[in-house]
Amino acid sequence: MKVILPDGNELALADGATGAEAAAAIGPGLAKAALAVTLDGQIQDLAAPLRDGAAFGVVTGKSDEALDLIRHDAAHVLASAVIDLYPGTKVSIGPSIENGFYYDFDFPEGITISEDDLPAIEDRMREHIKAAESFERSDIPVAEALERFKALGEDYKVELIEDLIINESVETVSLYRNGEFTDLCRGPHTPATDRIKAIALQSVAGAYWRGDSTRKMLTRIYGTAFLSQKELDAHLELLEEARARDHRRLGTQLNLFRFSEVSPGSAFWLPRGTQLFNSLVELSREMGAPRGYQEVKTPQLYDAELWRTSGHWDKYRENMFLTESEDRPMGLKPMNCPGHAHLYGSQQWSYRDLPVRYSEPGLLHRNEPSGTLHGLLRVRHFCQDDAHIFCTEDQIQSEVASCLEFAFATYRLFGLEPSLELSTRPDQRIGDDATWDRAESALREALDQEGHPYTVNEGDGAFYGPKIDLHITDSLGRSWQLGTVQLDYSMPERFDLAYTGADNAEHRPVMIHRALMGSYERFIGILIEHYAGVFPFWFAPIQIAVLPVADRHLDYAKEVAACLAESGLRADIDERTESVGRKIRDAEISKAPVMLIVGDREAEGRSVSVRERADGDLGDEKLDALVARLSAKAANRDA
RNA sequence: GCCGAAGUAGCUCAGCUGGUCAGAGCACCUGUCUUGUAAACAGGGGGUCAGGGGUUCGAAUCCCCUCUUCGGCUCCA
Repeated sequence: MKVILPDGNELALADGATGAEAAAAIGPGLAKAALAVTLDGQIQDLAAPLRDGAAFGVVTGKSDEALDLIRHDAAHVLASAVIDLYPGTKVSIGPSIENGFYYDFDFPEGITISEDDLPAIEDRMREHIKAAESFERSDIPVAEALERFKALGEDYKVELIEDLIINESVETVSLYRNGEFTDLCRGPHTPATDRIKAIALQSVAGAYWRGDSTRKMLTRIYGTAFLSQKELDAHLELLEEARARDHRRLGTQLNLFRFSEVSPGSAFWLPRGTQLFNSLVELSREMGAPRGYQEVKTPQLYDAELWRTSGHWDKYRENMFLTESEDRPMGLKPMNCPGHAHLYGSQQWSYRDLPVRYSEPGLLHRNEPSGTLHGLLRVRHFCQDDAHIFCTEDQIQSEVASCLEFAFATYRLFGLEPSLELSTRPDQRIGDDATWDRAESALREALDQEGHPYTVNEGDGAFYGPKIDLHITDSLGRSWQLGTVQLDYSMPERFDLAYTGADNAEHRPVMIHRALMGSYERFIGILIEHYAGVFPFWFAPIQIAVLPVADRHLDYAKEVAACLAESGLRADIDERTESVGRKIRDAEISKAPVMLIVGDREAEGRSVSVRERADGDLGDEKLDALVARLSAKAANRDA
């Protein structure tokens, strides 16, 4: 038989030859470096037989697949070590994931694992790695596998096999053994545990079996593995750096906001944070006006009747803050749409008026479960850059397209590159298929028109309509939804919204729900991490630090600051009697983009000595010229 | 909400197995210095050790409850 090498040449082999033999036939160095092979693009074990005529490749430490492979190996090694140290532990699943791997265990009654136990587990893993246990695959009939895992009391594996039988009609399953430990596993694996060159266990967490909160909570151990200690160290260092840009840490350091036990999940915005917040609200207004948005203001508190109409009373009450007044049950709004729908419905509309675009920086309260709160990224009180567009079905596509244009124009200002997701009709939904067809294709066409790549989440849409979400990752790579554009056929129905058409008949408008930044809180949290606290000039809460050389220069410093303020620039004077070096250092730490040192020379010549955070000492500049230059810089948000 | 961990001065943290354990650095205040591109020097004030209960001769330290936070899971209409 023969296989086709990546360079197109053929390699002749004995019938039934394995990947390992093929690699050896190419060269001893390659045979040694080989971790697995690819056959027609599919990765498989070195020990597995090859197929005649297939495209063949060798996976080595340099291949993209290598980390995935050894991390999956490492998950098995973790399970081996855990079973050694905690006999009676049941295993479930342990995949490789982005940046590492995990394994979910059900520890015996009375045993709890904490991060203090990880070093001992790691040590044990290293013994398994050092022992260079080979991964041996065996394919056995499902009946035999079931019997085997039942005998071992491995209930989770039994359930997995049963599901494989039901869902995929499998007749055999594959097992992998390393040392004493045998796991149900699809593979592939490297030849032996010593291919893992560096490991680190990172954290312990709870995770529901099969991600189902009604089922048992297992103990998940997270770790990572690399092909060299050096790469592992570099990765861990990167994580450390990422933690330094955590918005919660920077928010405190830069005096942007605080959190307090007196109002969990709600930020207390300090003046500098409020400045950021207001800048964004202003940005939304400035960009919204020419795009036809009209700002409205709606109440915080509504009679339960409104929530019954909107459907929130039935579906969302658990997450609402409720109260009552004179025996009327009331609820704080968790979203703006019912208010906007009500406002639309309180007026008379002609088709000539549509689309109507109501925007509102709406304050919302959602009683999120305590365990889900996360700095500014998941809060109980927040403000959305919200808007609702009431339009005809014909207008959907162009409205959605302009929402996307608006979103990308906004994101571009900050250098953010969101990933887009289109979520389509769920099983539980309202409306007929023809309507969903039109709605989904309107969204698709809008996406295509803007030319952005997107992924499709089949069945992940809201029950009332499909949606487009914009996601951004935080400093640690966790994905957060910022913007959303949702089509809503339900709310207009529930609120009995209408407009009069050209045919003089009543028609139902479609509602587009859109928030582009998502919430100002979350957006600021992401921006802090994106910039590591070093905001662009136009956005920085304090744009200019004025640093008088000595006390006698205070008057001139104030004059300078007044000139800047008059042009709408945000300057702060360091009035302390400290050395210039000290004032510069503190201004650097506060991340002020521009520093102006003023002393005798400057006061004399009505100039300033300019130092920019990014570029250092730039020398002398006349005050008038500086004000003009910086005003232009602030006005130009792209800079 | 669930699993695990943590909560000590404004911030970052040290206080191991209960007995000068209420500490350090930064910040703050006062004084001296009047400073020229990343930290002047000296002194000082500040904590019901998250809150509540318990064990003990004695608790920041051990136990229980509550709250909050952190890492995940579920959830995010």
